[in-house]
Amino acid sequence: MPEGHSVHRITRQFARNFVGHVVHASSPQGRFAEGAAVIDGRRMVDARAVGKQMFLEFEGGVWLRVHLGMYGAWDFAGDIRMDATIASANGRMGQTNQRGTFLDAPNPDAVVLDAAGENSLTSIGAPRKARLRMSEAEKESDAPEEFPPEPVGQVRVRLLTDTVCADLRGPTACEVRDSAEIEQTVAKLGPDPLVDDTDAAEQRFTEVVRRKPTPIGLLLMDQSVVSGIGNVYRAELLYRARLDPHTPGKLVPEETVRALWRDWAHLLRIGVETGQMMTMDGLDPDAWRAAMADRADRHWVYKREGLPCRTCGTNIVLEEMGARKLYWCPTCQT
DNA sequence: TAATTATGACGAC
DNA sequence: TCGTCCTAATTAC
Repeated sequence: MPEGHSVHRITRQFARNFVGHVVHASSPQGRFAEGAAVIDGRRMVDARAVGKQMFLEFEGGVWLRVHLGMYGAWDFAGDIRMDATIASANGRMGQTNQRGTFLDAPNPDAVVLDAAGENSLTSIGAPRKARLRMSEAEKESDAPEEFPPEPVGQVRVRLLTDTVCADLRGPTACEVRDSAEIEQTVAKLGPDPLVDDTDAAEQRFTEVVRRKPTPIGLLLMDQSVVSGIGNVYRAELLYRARLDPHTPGKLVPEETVRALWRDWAHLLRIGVETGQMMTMDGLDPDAWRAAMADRADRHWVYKREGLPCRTCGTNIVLEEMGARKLYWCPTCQT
């Protein structure tokens, strides 16, 4: 599923292609007919992401809250203004070969985010006729023949401008709310490093973690403690910190908690800028290229159960934590 | 054709 | 801790 980086990227896509435009909204599937009717005909005025939640604001104080859950996805079609990395990576990737994106993705060390973070509206060149699926990964394919395209599958919401179409399917949440309700939702969320890029946010995260007896492996997945981390980033962050996932939050040294926050901020920026969950930055270019070519070989521990730890050779362990699969190295992470 | 899987989250016990 | 909801792609048979 999409972790925080994907949601920020999707939000950027809306900022580039929808904000400022009058939107025609519908629910081809029918399950969001009422909500779509409220939005229909309004101009989108803002697109924001906090953690895994996305908020689209329309004129008149009408907001659409979307959470993609495990397998939600947005499909864009039409004349799409592309993100710089989509333009550089997918533009050459041909059809449905996901490996192409990996091979052409930019060097993470070269990534630069402007101060506005996700509000950077870097677009490369003119809009391009294409179809782009955005979920936990991104896949570009040829543009459909007609515009707007015939809805395929269970499309909960379709948002349409004169030139761009966005279809949402499989969300765990999709609802119309007013600004007060959106504020309440956001207030319940822990800090997101791209939204709250402050010492105060780091401090808040640190204090909350160091107050709780809960295992750090659960705290990192708790969206009220910190926003945007999912099962992949959890495993990788804990490994990068060489931290035992079972350690109670209150027993994790303060400096380690702060380092976790900063590392999350670091990985999230890379993820947003590249569209990849790159958790092994620091590799030399050849090694990185090789790792990106194989999905099962991209991470330190995630989905590597039974394989030797890249550092110490101990077999990576798989266990359940928080009803999710947790991968870790019992030797390195102590 | 069916079973399996997924990078979430919530509510009932 | 368990069941439930959301959907599509992949894998197994």
